[in-house]
This record gives sequence, C-alpha cells and structure tokens, in this order.
Amino acid sequence: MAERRSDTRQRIQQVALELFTEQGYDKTSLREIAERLEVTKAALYYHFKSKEDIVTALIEDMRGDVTEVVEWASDLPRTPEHRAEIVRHIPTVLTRSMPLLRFAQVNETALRDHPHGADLGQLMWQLLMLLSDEDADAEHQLRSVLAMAALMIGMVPLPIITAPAPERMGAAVKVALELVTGQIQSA
Amino acid sequence: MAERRSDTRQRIQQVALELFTEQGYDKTSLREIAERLEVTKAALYYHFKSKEDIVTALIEDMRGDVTEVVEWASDLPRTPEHRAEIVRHIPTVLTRSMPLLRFAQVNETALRDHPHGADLGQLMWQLLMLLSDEDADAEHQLRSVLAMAALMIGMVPLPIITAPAPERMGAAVKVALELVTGQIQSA
Amino acid sequence: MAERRSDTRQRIQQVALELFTEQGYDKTSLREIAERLEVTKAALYYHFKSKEDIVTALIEDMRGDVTEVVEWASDLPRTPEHRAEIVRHIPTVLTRSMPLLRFAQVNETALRDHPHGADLGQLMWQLLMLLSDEDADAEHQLRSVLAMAALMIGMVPLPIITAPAPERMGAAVKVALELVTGQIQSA
Amino acid sequence: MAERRSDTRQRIQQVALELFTEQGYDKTSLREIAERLEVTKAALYYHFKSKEDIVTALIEDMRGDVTEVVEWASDLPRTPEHRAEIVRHIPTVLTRSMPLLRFAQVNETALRDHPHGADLGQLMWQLLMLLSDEDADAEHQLRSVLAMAALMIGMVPLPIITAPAPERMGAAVKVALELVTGQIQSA
DNA sequence: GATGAATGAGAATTCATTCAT
DNA sequence: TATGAATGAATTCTCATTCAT
Repeated sequence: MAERRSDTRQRIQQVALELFTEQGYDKTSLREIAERLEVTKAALYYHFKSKEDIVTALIEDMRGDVTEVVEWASDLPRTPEHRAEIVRHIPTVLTRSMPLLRFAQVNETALRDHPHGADLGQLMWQLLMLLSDEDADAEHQLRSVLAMAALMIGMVPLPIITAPAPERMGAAVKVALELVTGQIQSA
Repeated sequence: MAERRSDTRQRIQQVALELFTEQGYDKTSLREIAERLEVTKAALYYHFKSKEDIVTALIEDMRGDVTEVVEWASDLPRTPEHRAEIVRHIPTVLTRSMPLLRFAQVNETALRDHPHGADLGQLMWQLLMLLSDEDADAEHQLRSVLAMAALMIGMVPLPIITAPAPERMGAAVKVALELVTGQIQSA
Repeated sequence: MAERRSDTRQRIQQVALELFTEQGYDKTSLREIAERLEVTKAALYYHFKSKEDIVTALIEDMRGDVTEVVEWASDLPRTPEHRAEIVRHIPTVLTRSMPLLRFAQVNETALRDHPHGADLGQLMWQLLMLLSDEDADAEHQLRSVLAMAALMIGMVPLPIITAPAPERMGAAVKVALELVTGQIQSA
Repeated sequence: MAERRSDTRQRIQQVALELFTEQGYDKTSLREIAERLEVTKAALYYHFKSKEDIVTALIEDMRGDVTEVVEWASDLPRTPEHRAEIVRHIPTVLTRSMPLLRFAQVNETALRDHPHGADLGQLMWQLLMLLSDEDADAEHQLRSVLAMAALMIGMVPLPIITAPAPERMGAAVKVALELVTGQIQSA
C-alpha cells in the first residue's frame, strides 16, 4: 500500500532528465542512468523500449501543462493588455515544465532527428505564437521570441546572470513585458 | 604558389563546422567528415591531432575578430550612446564569426567539457560585458544578454522567424538598441 | 469440464512450432511467442521450464506417430513390395507429424546442440532405415533418403513446386516408389 | 610483394562460412569469428560493414561459378541427353561452390530475411530450371529438385550416408541421371 | 600529405531466465 | 495460473585513435 505504482519508471525519467540536461543527451549513456539508480541497464529496458522512448515519455508528461496555458490564452483577444497578462501568467503555470524546456534547448541538435523532437518544437512554437502572430512582421516575431527567452532565463539560472532567483524572475517579467507591449515599464 | 598552404586543413575545418552545427558535435563522426571530403579518417589525423583539436582550431581562427571588437569597444566610455554604437557595429564586424557562435550555442553541452569550450564561453562573455557590467543589476545583465541574442538571431536564421535577412537584421538591431539604451527606437 | 486440461500449454506449443518453423528457433524469442498469445513471458515459464523444454515437449508429442509406423513396418520382411507398401503408408500416418519434421529440417543447426535434437534425428533415422538398411550400399541409402525427401516435399509445399497439393502428393509417392523399388512406375 | 592483397578479408570469409555452416548463422557470433582469427571484432568491421555483409560477400564470390554453368547449359536444347550431360557436368563445375550451397541449405531460415538471401534462392532456382521447366508438371519439377538434392548429397557428406566420397558421388550421379532421364541406369 | 589495417573502449539493445506476489 | 519487475550475459555495431608504410 505504501508502494507507489511504478516508482522506478518515475525515477528513471527524473534522473534521465537531469543527466540529459547537464551533460547532453548523446553524452549520457544508459549505463550512467542505470548506475545512478542502482539498477541494471536491462531494468531501463523493462520500463522503456529505447533511449528515445525515455525522451518521448518526458515530452508526453509535460505536454499537458503547455497545452493548458495555450488553450487558456488562445481565447484571449490579441491586445497588448492580454499579451501582458499572458507574460505574467507563464512563469507560474510553466514552472513545472521548465526543466523539460531547458532540456529541449540544450539538446537542440540531438532532438533534431528524434521522432518526437518535432512535437517539442511545436509546443514551443505554440507558446511563442501566444505572444505574436504567424503573419506579424519580423520585429514582432523577434520581440516575442526574446520575451520568451527572457522568461526562460528568469526561471532557470544562466551562468552569466548572477542575481538570486526572485530578482532574476522580476527582471525577466519586466523586460518581457516591455518587449511584448513596446512600452517601457516602470518598476 | 599554385598550392594554397594547407588547402585540406581549411576544408576539414569548414566541413567540420558545418556538420557540427547541423547535427551536433557528438553525432558527427570523423568518418562522416572524412567521407564528405573524400579522404580517409587517417588524413584528418595528419592535420589535427584529435577531434577536439579541430574545435580548438575553429575557435582559434575566429578569436581574432572578437578580440578586435572587444579591444575597440573597451576604450569607449560606458554611455548609452556608446553602447548603441557597439550594437550597431557588431553585425558588421562579427559576420564572419557567426557560424562559430551558432556552433557554440547549438553545442552547449558538448563544449562543456571541451578544454577550449571555456575559451569560447569567455569570448561570448567579453562580448556581453561590452554592453553591460559585471556588477550591473539583474535587469541590465538580462538586457544585454537579450540584445546579443537579438543580434545573433538577426544574423542567422531561426526557423521561427520567416522574414528575409535584411529585414530580420534591421529588426534585430532596432530591438537590441532598445534593450541596451532602455529607449523605444523610432524606425 | 468446460476447461480442457492445460489449454494454454497446448497453445504455446502450437504457436512456438509455427514461429520456430517460419523464422527459425534462434530468431524466435519467447517475448514474441508470449505476445502472440497475449500472455507474459513469465507465463511460458509456468508451463515450460525453458525454451528448450518447449522443443522437448513438441518432440515428445509427435514421437508416438513415428514410433507406431516404425513398429508396424519393422515386422514386415525387407522386400521391394513391402518397401512400396511402407512408402504408400507413410503420408497417411505421418500427416500430423509433418509440421514437426519440417521444423526439424528447417532448424537443423539449432537442434544440433539441443539435448533432444538427437532424439529427433533418431526418429528420422528410424524412418529412413525402414526403406533401407544400415549396411546397404551408398546408392541404396541415397535412394531412401531421396524417397523420404520426396514424401516430405509432397506433404509440405516447397516454393519451387507450384502444383496443388493432391497432384504434388501423387507425384511424390510415384517418384518415391520408383526410388525405393528401382522400377519405373506407370501412372 | 610476398603479401597477398587483403589476406584478412579472405580469411574472415572462410572462417565465417565454416562456422555459419557448422553452427548456424545466428548461433555464430562475430566474437567467435574474431577469436578464431586472432583479431578483434572491430577488425571484422573494418573489412565488412555488418554481419550480413559477410554473407553478401560470400554469395557474391560464388555467384560466378553458378552463372557460368547456367549460361553454358541454357544454350543446350532441352533433350534428355542434354539434361544428362548437365547432371554429369555439375559436380565438376560446382565443387568450389558447394560449401556455399550447403551453407544456404543449413541456414534456410536465417537467410529468409537477409537482403541477399533471395539472390541465393534465385541461383538455386536457375540451377533447378536447367533440369526442368517452369511449366513442367509436378512430377518433372519434383524429379529435378531431387536430382539436385542427390548431387548435393554426393558432394557434401550427410551423416546418414556413410560411404566414402567417390562412391557417394558415383551413386549420386547415377540416381540423379535416373531421375532426370526417367530411365534406370546400368552401372 | 596521405592511406590501409587494426585496436580498445564503449554504446544501445535483446534475450532467456528468476522470483516474490 | 499467472504477472510485474528485474538481472546477467551476450550481441551487433560505432567511434576516436594509432601506426607502419
């Protein structure tokens, strides 16, 4: 009763996500994951049919959060005020998904030929499109890309930005707002 | 006279840079590079003592351009006007280095344990510091990171930004200026 | 009463025989057999103590038929007429065993080191010896081998022989008779 | 000068053919082949791009002999006399190819999904068709299959046939002739 | 300025098998 | 009468690297 159903499967996903992000998907061997979990490689294959499949599961798991925010935002009219609201909302709703987004960014090339890499790309694309339009001009598109980048940097530390998390997040939202509304924000 | 000094060495670097960027450093084998050049793997080892060493050479080759702009900018006083001038200057002086910067970005994890990966990081750091200060606040640091990101996106196409190169570059400079000067730019 | 004794055990044997013959013993994994039956691999181990053991059961099951014909024929005097009678008898009495004989032939190498592979070999040997003698000359031995081969080809389709089953069987018996009696048979 | 070109490649093929025939293709690991040759597994991969590829090379190597006899025989008119001539000719011209034919027969299932397994099948088919016709009746087709089988048994020892090689071959030719000409042969 | 032949280390994957429940 | 979870040993294959020529 105390045993959670398929504890191991969860732990594999978690450790894999950590290692894939830290060292890269290609540089991380299944041996390494297995050792870290103190199981055998074959145990990984009991739970996932391939290395790729671990990634697939990771993506599947987090798709929900993104879809949710996309659906919520899609109904909003495309006004600067609503874009601002979306920007403010994203950090709270996507916190749990951030590790995956970071993983995706760091493993860009490795995901290029992954069968579900495209899916991940699409998720990010949908996020971006919340702040812009497919037929907006280059500047608008660029602004929304940068706004999303700002939010990501706010949520996960970049070695270059030394400030503590809350301050970082505050700055990120502020700059992101400026980018999507085209207005300087007062602190 | 007819033979340029080490033609092959140049071709190796060029092909390697292409493949490393397209497919990732880890996913690109020396066999693949050799095949593309129609030489044997052993020939690569005549010119470079290891796979890592190709990267080292790549970095070495482009370091000059960056150093140059860094030196030029370092003498300028840290005013908004000069930061703007730097932003405007970067695209012209770094065009040749862009492929390498893109390579670095795309192979973040692979370069993490490369002996000269740190060097590349430092180059980018120096570039960033031209627009900011080590002891600036989080917002300032973030702004300069995003400004550099804007310029990079301007120079190399991101699948998401569909506009043609000149328009893309124009938008990039405009947004970058806005980010580093804190002022909305008029077209 | 409604449940036949060990239904599953029978189904495992049947599916295993099919797959072993189609794809070869080595190429057929227990996973595949289990999947085809929609049970787990562990279920196979409930019924058989090893993969080898499935083969053992298969052989055991069919030994009866062969033994029967061998015993019947052993009592007959070694005359051409009786050899002819044996040839004519074999197809009717061995029809049920044919799948196993085909399996044995197709998995010759795999059965070489099977503990009961020898048994199967012996069964075939006994069959052969019904038509020949251990101390017959090379030609006689060859004739009886070919006669048995003819009968087998008659019973199971070879891709090369396109005729429908009854015609095939008729031709097989005719040629087999000719081989063991040394006389051209009239249709 | 004393060094034969690619000695190793030849030795790999030879040892592989031996082991594949003795133990079966699937049961023979590259490790085993490598050990027998006192080289590393990787050396095999220098000479052949996969395990399959060794088989391909084997087939390629022997195709010539078969093609030759097929071409010679194709020009002959389809009379019983010529069929007899073909039967008599085959053992001399196919001696070198026999090991491969034996390999093919013993590894029937393993070759079923080999990309060049079909090729081998076709070679045998062509051989068969020299003694028969695509639209001959079942009996004729069966006779030529058995005649070829007889010749093969004559060339390679079957455990069941104990006679020494020359006698075996003599018997084989005799029986094969009888099968294709439909006439009892006098010794 | 190259090549041909080889290696050692390690990767992903598959398999038959076991055992507690 | 089964299953879920796991293992150990093996397999095919790839890679960066070396070295004599």
